[in-house]
Amino acid sequence: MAYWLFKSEPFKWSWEQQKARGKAGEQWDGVRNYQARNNMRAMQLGDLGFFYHSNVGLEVVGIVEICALAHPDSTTDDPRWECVDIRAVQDMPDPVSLKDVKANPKLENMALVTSMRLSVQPVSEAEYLEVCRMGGLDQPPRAGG
DNA sequence: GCCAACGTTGGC
DNA sequence: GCCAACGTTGGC
Repeated sequence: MAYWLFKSEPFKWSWEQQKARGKAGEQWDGVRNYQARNNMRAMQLGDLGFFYHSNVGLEVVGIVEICALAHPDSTTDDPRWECVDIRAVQDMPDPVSLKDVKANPKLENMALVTSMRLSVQPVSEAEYLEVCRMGGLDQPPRAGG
């Protein structure tokens, strides 16, 4: 079981829209980067991830769960590109900003800081727990239930 | 809106 | 297989 982070520009696909899809979830389509795709291929059902608003907001706003393994991306005919489905699990009570992440020495190696442009990133368990703590989640959901 | 970082493409 | 040109991402 593992943890991840998904970036989305809120004017393209926001946390509110993601939550509106409920348990059915939504495919995380449109990724055209090999590293991001490879991360999605490595995801398992029940893995959790952060939902991050890039460009506007610049904060972790919620937690999502992987609800479908990597499958062809329906927005392209190019067989190279795949995507998983994710569904909203819960809000971050206190959204954690990029600034806060950068200011926390425990998170200095987080991909959000070191691989700024990667849109689908791995998150270590320690990083996951620390960001949840900063976001006001004392009892964060754990991957795999 | 700017521009740095960085991934991809294509000529050689 | 190198590397310059180009396109995109995303913080500022």
